[in-house]
Amino acid sequence: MLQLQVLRDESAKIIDGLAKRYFKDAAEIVSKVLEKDKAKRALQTQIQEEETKLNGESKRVGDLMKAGKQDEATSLRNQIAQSKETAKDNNEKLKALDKELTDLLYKIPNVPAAIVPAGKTPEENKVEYEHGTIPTLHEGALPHWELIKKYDIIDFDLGIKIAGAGFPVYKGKGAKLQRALINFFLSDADKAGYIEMQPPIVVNEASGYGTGQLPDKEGQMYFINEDGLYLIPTAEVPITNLYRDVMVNEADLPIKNAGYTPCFRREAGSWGAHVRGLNRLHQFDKVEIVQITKAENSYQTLEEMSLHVQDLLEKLELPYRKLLLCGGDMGFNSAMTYDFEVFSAAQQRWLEVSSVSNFETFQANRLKLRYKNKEGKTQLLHTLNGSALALPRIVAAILENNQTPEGIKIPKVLVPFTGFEWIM
RNA sequence: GGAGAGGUGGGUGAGUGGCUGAAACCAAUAGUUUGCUAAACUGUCGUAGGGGUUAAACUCUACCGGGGGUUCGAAUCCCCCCCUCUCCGCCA
Repeated sequence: MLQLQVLRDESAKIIDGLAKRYFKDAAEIVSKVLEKDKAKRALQTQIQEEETKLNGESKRVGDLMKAGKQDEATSLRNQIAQSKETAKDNNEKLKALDKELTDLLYKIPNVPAAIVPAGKTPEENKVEYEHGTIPTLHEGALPHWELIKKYDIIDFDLGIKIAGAGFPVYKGKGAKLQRALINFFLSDADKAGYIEMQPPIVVNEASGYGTGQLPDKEGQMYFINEDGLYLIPTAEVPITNLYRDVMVNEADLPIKNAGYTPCFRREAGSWGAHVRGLNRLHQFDKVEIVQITKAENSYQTLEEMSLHVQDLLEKLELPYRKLLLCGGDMGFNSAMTYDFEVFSAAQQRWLEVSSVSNFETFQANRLKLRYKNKEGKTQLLHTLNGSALALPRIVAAILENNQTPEGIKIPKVLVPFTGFEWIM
C-alpha cells in the first residue's frame, strides 16, 4: 500500500509512474483518494473541535460536583448529552470515509522505479544479461516429462492418486536431487550471510495482508477454512511477516533471512499446453532470500541479491538470462523486479526460475516495519525478496540440458549433496 | 476438547472511574564528568492524525488486543469476539 502522505505530496509523479504499468484509471483513483482524504480531514477537524469542547465541559461537570454545585452540574450534563448525539453521527461518517479511503489505496499498485521500462507484456521486458551456452542435445533427446518416466524419478500419476494434478511424487534419485538442491541453495545463502529461518507453511489473515497477498489474491492461495489459515504461496509471506509491527534497531540492519519451504499455489485458470510436467505445479519447493534495508540501500541490495541468484545459476552450469521486467509485467507490490530464466534445451524455451524484487515501502507500510533514525524519526524500511531458487524448473532444465545417451549427468557442484553423479 | 490466568508505550511492568498518555526499570539518544575499550550523573524519548509555522515553537484529537455498551467523564465497570499462557485430556 502506498503511503497517503506520498500520494498527497507527489500525486503527479505517482500517476506518471503508474502509467508504465498501464494501470487503468490511475489518475481517476488517485484524485478520488485525494478527494476522500480532504473530506476526511475536514470532518476530522470538525469532530476534534467538538470533542475539545465536550472534554472541557466534562471536566467542568466534575469541578462543579466537587464544589457542591449540583444544580449547575446537572444542567450542564443534560446539555452535553445532546451534543454527544451529533458527535456520534460524525464519528460514524468518519469511519466510513476512512474505509473508503483504505479500499481505494488497496487498489493502487506500487509505483515502478525510475529505470523500469514502460510495457504491457512480457515481450517488453528488457534482457539485461545472458550467460552460458545453449547445449546441443543428442539425437532422440527427450523433454523432462519423458525423462522422469524413463528414469522413474518423478511420478505425476501417483501424486494424482493421493492428492491431485500438480502434486508430483519424487522418487529415489529424484527425491535425493530435490534434497540436494535445497541443501545447496541453503548452504550458499548461509555463506552469503543470510540467517536461515524455518517458518510455518501456513499463515493467518493478518500476514496475508502484511505482504499484500490479501485482499484480492485470496483465490490463488489454499485456504483452511476451519482454522482460518492460508497455505503459503512463497516463504516471502511468513518470513517477511516475522517483522510485522516491529521497530528494528538500526544496528541490526540490514536483516538477511533465507528459508526453504514448500510453496502452494492454486493456479486457478492458468493451465494449458505450455505448462506440462514441472513447468507449473500446485506444490513446489523453493529457497527464498529476504532482506530488509534502509531506504537508501535497497537498490544496491537488489543488485546484490540478483548477483547471488546469478552465482547459483552459474555454479549449476545452466544457461540463463536476466530480465528487467517492464511495468506491466511486474507484480502488484513491486517497484522493480529482475526475473531470471534458464534455457530448457529440450523444450527450446526459457523458464522463469527466480524473481528478485524491491518493494520499497509498499509492504513495510502495511507491515508497520520501521526503525528510528539518528534524528529519532520513525522511518519505514524497504523489503526485498528473491527466489534462490525455485526447484521444479531448475530440475527440468538440469534433466533436459544434461541428458546424454548414457543418462543424466548431475552438475559437479551438486554431487557432494546428491552423493551420485549420474541418473541412469 | 475441558478448566483457569492474562493481553498496557521499543522491551519488562505498575495502574479499578476525573489529579493517567500512562509510575518505575531497561533499551535508545544528547550532554557532563572521570578517563582507557567502561562507569556515574543530567536531559530527551510512544504512535497516528488535525490545526499552526518558511521551519520550529505551540496546540488539539484519537489510541492501553478488536468491536459494542454504561457514564457528564473509561486503560479502569458491563457484553461479544480474537489471541497468548498454564493445568488436565489426546497425541507426533
